[in-house]
Amino acid sequence: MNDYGVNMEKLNIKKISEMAGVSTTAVSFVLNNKKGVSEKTRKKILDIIERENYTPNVNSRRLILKRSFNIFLVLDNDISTLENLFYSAVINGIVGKANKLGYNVVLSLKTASFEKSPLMQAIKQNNADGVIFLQDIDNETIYELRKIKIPYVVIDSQKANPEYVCVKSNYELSSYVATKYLIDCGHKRIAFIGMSKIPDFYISTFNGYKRAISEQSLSFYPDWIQSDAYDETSAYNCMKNILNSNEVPTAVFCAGDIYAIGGMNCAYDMGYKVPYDISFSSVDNITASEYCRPKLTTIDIDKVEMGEKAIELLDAQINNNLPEKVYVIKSDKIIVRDSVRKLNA
Amino acid sequence: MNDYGVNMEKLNIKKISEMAGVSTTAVSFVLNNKKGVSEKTRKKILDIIERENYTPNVNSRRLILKRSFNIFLVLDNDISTLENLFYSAVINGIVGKANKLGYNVVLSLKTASFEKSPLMQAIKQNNADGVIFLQDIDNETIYELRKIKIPYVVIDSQKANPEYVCVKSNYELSSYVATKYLIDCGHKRIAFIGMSKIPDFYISTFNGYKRAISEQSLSFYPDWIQSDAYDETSAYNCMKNILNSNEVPTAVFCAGDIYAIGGMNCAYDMGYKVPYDISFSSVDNITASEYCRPKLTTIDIDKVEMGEKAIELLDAQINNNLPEKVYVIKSDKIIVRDSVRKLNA
DNA sequence: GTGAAAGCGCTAACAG
DNA sequence: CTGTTAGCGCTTTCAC
Repeated sequence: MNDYGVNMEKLNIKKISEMAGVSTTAVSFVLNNKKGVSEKTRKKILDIIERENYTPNVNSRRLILKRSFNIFLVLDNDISTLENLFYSAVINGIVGKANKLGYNVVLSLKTASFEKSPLMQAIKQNNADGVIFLQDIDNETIYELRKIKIPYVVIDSQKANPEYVCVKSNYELSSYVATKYLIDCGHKRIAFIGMSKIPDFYISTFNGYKRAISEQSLSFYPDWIQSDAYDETSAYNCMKNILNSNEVPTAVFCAGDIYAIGGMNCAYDMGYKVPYDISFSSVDNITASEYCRPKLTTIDIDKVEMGEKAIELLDAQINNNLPEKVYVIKSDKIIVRDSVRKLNA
Repeated sequence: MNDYGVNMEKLNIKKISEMAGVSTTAVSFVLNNKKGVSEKTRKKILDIIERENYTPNVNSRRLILKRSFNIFLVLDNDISTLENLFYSAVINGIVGKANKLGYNVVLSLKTASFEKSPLMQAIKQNNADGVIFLQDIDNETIYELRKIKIPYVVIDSQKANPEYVCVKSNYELSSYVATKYLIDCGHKRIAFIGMSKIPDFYISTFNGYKRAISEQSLSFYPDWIQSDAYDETSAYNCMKNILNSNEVPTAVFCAGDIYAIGGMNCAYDMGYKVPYDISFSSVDNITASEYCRPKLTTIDIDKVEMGEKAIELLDAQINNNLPEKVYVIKSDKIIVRDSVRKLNA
């Protein structure tokens, strides 16, 4: 009793084969693009499939093929990951590409115990062909994943030498370009706000900053290097430290847009005008970078590409092709907006 | 050749029944909590299931039950929906609750043609038990969904008289409370920024505003009622109109946080100090309302509850219980932050 | 090039 | 209360 097509009965491969006057094998071969069917028969079958608007039942395919066509996407349990505008865009890339390749992407929240998680359940039930993580995962998780031999890829890994397949952005380069832009605008006294919580991330962003600084033989005061940012509020405090130091810089490079937003808010609260008194550049180009005042000058990271590439790497693994281990997004495109003052103009 | 448990071979219901010395029926009954098994047998079977860490294969269940245990979550094709911090929190509620009830939630992007969409494919293949939409859907979609008799629920519907099962927030009430708060702080000249793109949303927010205003016999100038906001930039322009009018208000109520952010940015750019010169209150309490300066005083909407309730309503439909048609979130809790000046303090 | 038939792992009549 | 068995819709081996 459905109204899908002309028929009231649900179609299946048997009915299609009867309509075509062939065996189910022939229909199956056509469906799966296998050879062993004459061109004439193939055409006839294809026509009927088209006419009847028939789609094979995924669940029986899943059963016999022991494949789920599901990719699990693991989000951090706390709301923050999804709230992080950065990953929203990545997810769009993931879903678009996954669907194109015939996968469903199913959402999953990270739980305390990996073993008892819905994800683990799914894997055991052949209900996940692969999994995608946003951000690096801990050793216990890696261990479990290895044990059960499930393909996975990590997006936006910060590790210098990741032990898993992942797609990452070149934050050293981004940081270099963002800092260099400040220098090109005539700034010589440039502070740094970064996040040391993830050491490898800290190192690459700081190295990018340092490279630009030392290239021009500039220097910085210890108080200008702030490493305890991890959200807007903590970045705010970093900025406070900078502004309370003996030497106030004319510009600050921030390792993420959200830190720049925190920093600008602090400058604002302490009576500084941005960018007149102090300039900001950063890395990420999340939507919020256009909502703040002044609008942020930042490095764009192609988030959709990150998501799409991750699916490609995962698909390759699922199909037993060993993909490259680490795919690096270039990320050297600066989006010039209003947060940097040109001192040399 | 897997390492799941003690055995190298994959478990199935037959093996479990052999271990227990019973029939597969008994095991199946125990698995599905059906009666017809003696307490003793049940216990024995349960023990073995526990010991062997056995989980029944979902795909064969799906096949025979003609149920997918999948709920599709449809996101707007453009990046904006996921980027909208409001819905991020809703999604967390959805996934948590859905998993608790044994569903997977699979992500799906809205496509131009509903008929050819991955969602429609899934429905036809018995691969979706129900679907959840964020925001109202158009008549074509409603028509298609009705035709194929798939349960669905719409989250954050703005319609006054929705023709489908949905969960919505009481924006009239929220708007009233937010406006009333401005009045309680001594403001008498209060402007309004809203979005007329969705007429029913406009009406309820405007009505809430108007109710608070007229209760106190206050009045407003036509220029103070701006209805063309739909994002940060358009709200910015609305605010410009207000500030360029002959009479500048002391406060503005905005029908969404993002409009308040646009409005505050405009005030800032035009040399007004918020909240000293002009105050803002709004509705939504998205994360960004804490990142902007000053931090927004706004009405909290329980987004996680929205998501959870939607799943409950959907689950009820799937199980052939007719749920209430419209579930309304109350949303009258004001979060007082820094965007409103107390004139009477 | 084509068809018959044996499962994949489970549920649920039905018979005992 | 328990066991036997016929499918669910598909893929794929094997025989023709």
